[in-house]
Order: sequence, then C-alpha cells, then structure tokens
Amino acid sequence: MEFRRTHYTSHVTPEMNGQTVKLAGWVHEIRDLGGIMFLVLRDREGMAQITLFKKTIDPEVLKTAKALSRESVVLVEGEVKAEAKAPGGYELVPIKINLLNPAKSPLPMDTTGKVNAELDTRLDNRFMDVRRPRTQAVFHIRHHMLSAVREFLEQEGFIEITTPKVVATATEGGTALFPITYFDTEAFLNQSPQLFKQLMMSGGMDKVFEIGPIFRAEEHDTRRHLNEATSIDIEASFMDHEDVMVILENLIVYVYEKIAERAVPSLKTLGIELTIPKAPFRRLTYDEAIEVNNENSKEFLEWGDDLSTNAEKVIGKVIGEHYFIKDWPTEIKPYYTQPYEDEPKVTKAFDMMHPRMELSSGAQRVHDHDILRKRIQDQGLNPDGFEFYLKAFRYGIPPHSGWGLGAERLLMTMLDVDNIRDVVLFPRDRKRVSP
RNA sequence: GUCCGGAUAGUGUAGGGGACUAUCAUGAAGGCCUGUCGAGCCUCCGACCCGGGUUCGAAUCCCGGUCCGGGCGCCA
Repeated sequence: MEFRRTHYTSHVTPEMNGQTVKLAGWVHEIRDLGGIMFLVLRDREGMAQITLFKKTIDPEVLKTAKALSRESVVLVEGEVKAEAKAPGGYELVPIKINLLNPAKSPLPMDTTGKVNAELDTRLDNRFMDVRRPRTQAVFHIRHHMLSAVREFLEQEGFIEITTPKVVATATEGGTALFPITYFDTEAFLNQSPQLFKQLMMSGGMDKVFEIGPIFRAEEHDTRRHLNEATSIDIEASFMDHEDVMVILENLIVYVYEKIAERAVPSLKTLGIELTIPKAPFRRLTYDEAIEVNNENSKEFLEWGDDLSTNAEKVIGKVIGEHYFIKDWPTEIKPYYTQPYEDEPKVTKAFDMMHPRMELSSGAQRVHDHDILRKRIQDQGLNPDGFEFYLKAFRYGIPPHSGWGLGAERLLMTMLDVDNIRDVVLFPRDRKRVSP
C-alpha cells in the first residue's frame, strides 16, 4: 500500500489549486456534519483539512474515512482546492485514503489541546505527547538551539570532539557517580567531559567543544535538575576566563537570534515573543553578589558561602537579565580552577546566570602540574587516580580556559518552561528510568 | 533526604461523614445535521490508589504503604 507523501501539509498552498498531492500523517480530528465530513490530517509541519462531500465522493473513500479513528496513520491522495473557508486557505478533496496503521481508542491522552494532561501522564506516553503541536514545537526549538550552538562555535574556530561517557575513576570528586559494570572492572558514567577536554589542550587542538550527556547520581528532586543532562562544553587554549566569558555571552545572544529567526512557527505555537539578550552581560564579582543578596534577603551570607537557591533567586530578581558572577572563593570551586596569582584566595572562576538559575560555570584552569597536583590533594582527592590527567600537564600544556553550559537550562529559561523535564524527550530523574 | 499538598471514568476535574444511583468537560459507542475549524444537538458507556481502622454509615475521618506534584537540601 502506497505510503510516500509528495508534500508536507505546510508546503501545499492555495496556488496549487487543481494539483494532485499525497499527504501522510495522523488523523488529528474528525468532524462529520452529515452531508459533509472534515478530517484534519496532522504531520510534522502542520495540519491540513481533508473535505469529503458525501454526495460526490467515491463510496470506497467515504467508507474508509468513516471507519477512521483519531491518531490513525493515513496517506491521503487528493486534489488541492483553494478554499478561503478552510484553515490554511486550501483543502484536499480525497481521491484515495490509505489507512496505514489504525490507532486504538480511547487514546492515552488528548492530542488536540482540549483536555490537559499532567506531566507524568505525558511522560508515560511521550510518543503521543510529542504529537501535540506544543511539545513538537519545544523539540523543534531544541534542534535549532543545538544547531546554532554548533554553527557559532565552528565559526569561532572550535573543533567538535566526543569523549568517553564510561570512565574508570571518580574524576572530579564532589558529585556522586553512577557505578556500572564494565567487564570485570569497576567503571562509572561520566559526570562531565572536563578532564578529557583539558587533555585536548595538551593535544594542541586549541579550541574544542562537545555537546553530550552528563550523568550525576545526586538524589536531587527539583524542577531544574536531571540525572542525565546535556552539557555544552568548550575548552580553549591561550585564553583566560574573561576571553571565554565573551565567547559564552556571544553564543547565548547568537542562539537567541537564530531561534527567533528560524523557529518562527514553533515560537508562535508556544506563544513566545523572544527577547534577545544583549551582550556584554553584567559582571558581578562574587563579593558584589553576596552584597546584593545581603541587602535584599533575610538570609545572610558570609564570604566563602556558596549561593543558595534563594540567593540565586534574590540576585536574579535584582539584576533581571543574564549576568556573570566571577572571582569566586577558591575554596568552593573545583581544584582545576586557577587562583589569582596576587590573591590566591580568589579564583578565576565564573558562573553565568539567568535570573531564574545558573546556566553555566567556567574558569581559567590550572596548567601547572605541581600546583594542580597539590590542589587535587588539598581537596581530599588522591592524585594517583588522576595520573592519566596529570601526565598531560608534564609535557607542555598551554594556559587554557573553558566552561560548561546546561543545554536544558538554556532552553527552559529561553522558553520560560517551568519544569526541565518538559525540554527533554525522555528525562531521567530520581524516579524515572522509563520510557 | 525533608517539609507541605495530592491520588476520583482513557484524559482533565467537582465533591471533605448520609442528599453519591458520584459533578462537569473531553473521550468512546449510536443517531441527526452540506462549511465545520475546541462544530452543535440527542441517547448511551466509563472512575473513588492499596491495606487496615473509626462509625449505624467512609470517596470524605484516622493509621500504614505506594505513587505524583511543589518547596528546601544535595548538586565543584
């Protein structure tokens, strides 16, 4: 049975009046008015109205149409008729309807937007949830986001790399890792490409980036955490933290611009009017951030404290747009961040914030082997486990800097989505490993 | 982990000791209707998370469990 389409619904225009086309997709809605019957066919790009005049239609076609259930997959061959009364300015008068796969009813959830479904129901039935234009729009935008990131970084001279997700050691300490069985040795799912992208600085690749999954075995349970997330990571040699901050803010602006330009229908579906942030972003020092918090919050922070969720919100509200917090206390940043030479208590690390939450963190890295080794030790880690990493620092590694940016957080803040699970097809959280 | 809140037809909900033969919408089944576009109208189908307890009587109150949502924590 024929199943190849000639057009997507959105590619058919009223000017094609009289032409025969084949549209393939899902039966979105059925409206039978008696003498006339309307089917709404939905595909990736939109919807098209199929109109059946019962007096003149081929009885075989009518019979097939009457037996259709919602969300069944069909191929409709028909004649395009320019029709002002039809949505999109055209309708299709069917010559043939091929039922390619019938859908059972009732459906596990509504796809038309008439009745809400809870996130849990939607995630359990993600295949069907993705048929909803709103969900579809989110993932079209996600595609444009990732594509714009690649484009921008490539223009900036970055080389895309992929690093292992199965690793031997708890590379960075701190966050909990997922242990896995790897033949007869112990291994883990990697929490970040950090160490590997730094190795490539020693490798002379100069500027690299990776877009890939990161895994954290933390038992967090919030709307902005996942146990499997997508990280956009860069590392660049002969650059300091200020240099990569500029790259980061320009990237954010670029991504917003490209989405505003390329994802117009999806943004419209979501009812979003994108406000494109302006670079340069405001730069607060850690000291200033603490001050802003202490002036505006009941919660008092002392120098050396990490910013609580509340502090992030308070400062975000005051600033009201993307901003950086830089010059953090060395103590609360990882061993690989480079302290200031003249003030070692402060490190060349930064976070990039959206008013709602942290999006990215980065730093200039320590590139001196002995200092790095000592700092690993000082943080209570065993340098022996880092030998594969430290080795690269003994044979010529340039000064370098980099950052990691949470792809989901970037998307959710851009689209003003409340729950991070909404911007991941199959989110992995504390309680969900399936589907 | 912890503190709140919740769990009612396929989906989303109302109802907080008796008026529950459980509300409404959507949906499914059947019917009417030639321009619908969240079509309309008529008929009809479909549910109180699990286990204990209190009570003459529990969807409703209590205890335990499971699951879900939100806040916080954890997350360099």
